[in-house]
Amino acid sequence: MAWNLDSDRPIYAQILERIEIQIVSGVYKPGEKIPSVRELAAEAGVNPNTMQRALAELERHGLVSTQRTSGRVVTEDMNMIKETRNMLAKEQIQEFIQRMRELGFEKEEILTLLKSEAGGEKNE
Amino acid sequence: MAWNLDSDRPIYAQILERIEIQIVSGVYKPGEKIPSVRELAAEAGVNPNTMQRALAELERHGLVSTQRTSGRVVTEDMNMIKETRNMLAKEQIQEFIQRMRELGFEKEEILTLLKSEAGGEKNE
DNA sequence: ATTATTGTATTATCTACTTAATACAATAAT
DNA sequence: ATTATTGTATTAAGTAGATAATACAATAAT
Repeated sequence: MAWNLDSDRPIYAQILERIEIQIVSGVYKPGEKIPSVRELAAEAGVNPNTMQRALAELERHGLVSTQRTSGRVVTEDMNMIKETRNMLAKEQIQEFIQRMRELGFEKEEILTLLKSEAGGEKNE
Repeated sequence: MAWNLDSDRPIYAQILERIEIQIVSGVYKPGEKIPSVRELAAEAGVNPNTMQRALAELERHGLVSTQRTSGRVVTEDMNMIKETRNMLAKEQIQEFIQRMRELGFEKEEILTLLKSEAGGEKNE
């Protein structure tokens, strides 16, 4: 799977966000071990230091923990995972509405546009 | 009005986007003169070089043009303005749907969430 | 004619991010 | 016991963005 990293924002931040999404959407399950720093760095095509930074931050968020030499595992706190998912969704919704308002669109208009656009794309 | 610049993305890019939005949403009208580089830089609290870069890029997009010493004016091509607005809106919609899908939300769910969130905030 | 304002260019410095190349301690695997 | 893998730390170098301090040419305003 492509990592789709761009140069608009710091790479470590994009990686952090991506793995966070993979956890809350179930790609990495509660209690599951995630690949090593070196492995993920190779997969993403970034320097191990950059991946280490992203994972260390992710750990600060509480979604993963580390056992020194055995690697990192996803938290088993399913409630935290669920809450994180809801929080991320809420952020997306708020930001989307605000940006559309800045462009001069009203509530109903936004809903109408969404309805007509939501059916068009599947996976590309 | 606050410029709300953060350190997540390059400042010049945020400024570029902001002024673009101001043009397509009618804050700056077709043919209207926009403030000088130094003026805008002071207002935004950034270095004139940074503002110059943002405006030069904006000019590349075609939304403003410059007459050497009299300053910059917004294009009078209302069609271009309208099309830019639609393009920006479409981008927002596509990105929003994609991100919500990555979080594991389905079409109907997204619409439902939007409906319940869209009434909650006005201007804060 | 003089002055002020315009966009623009230049050079230097600072900071954050990224890569590179190692190294080390802890421990799981053998 | 030895080896390989783990997260982690360190030092150096490169790059992009932002600021600072000027400077200049063109022209609108006086």
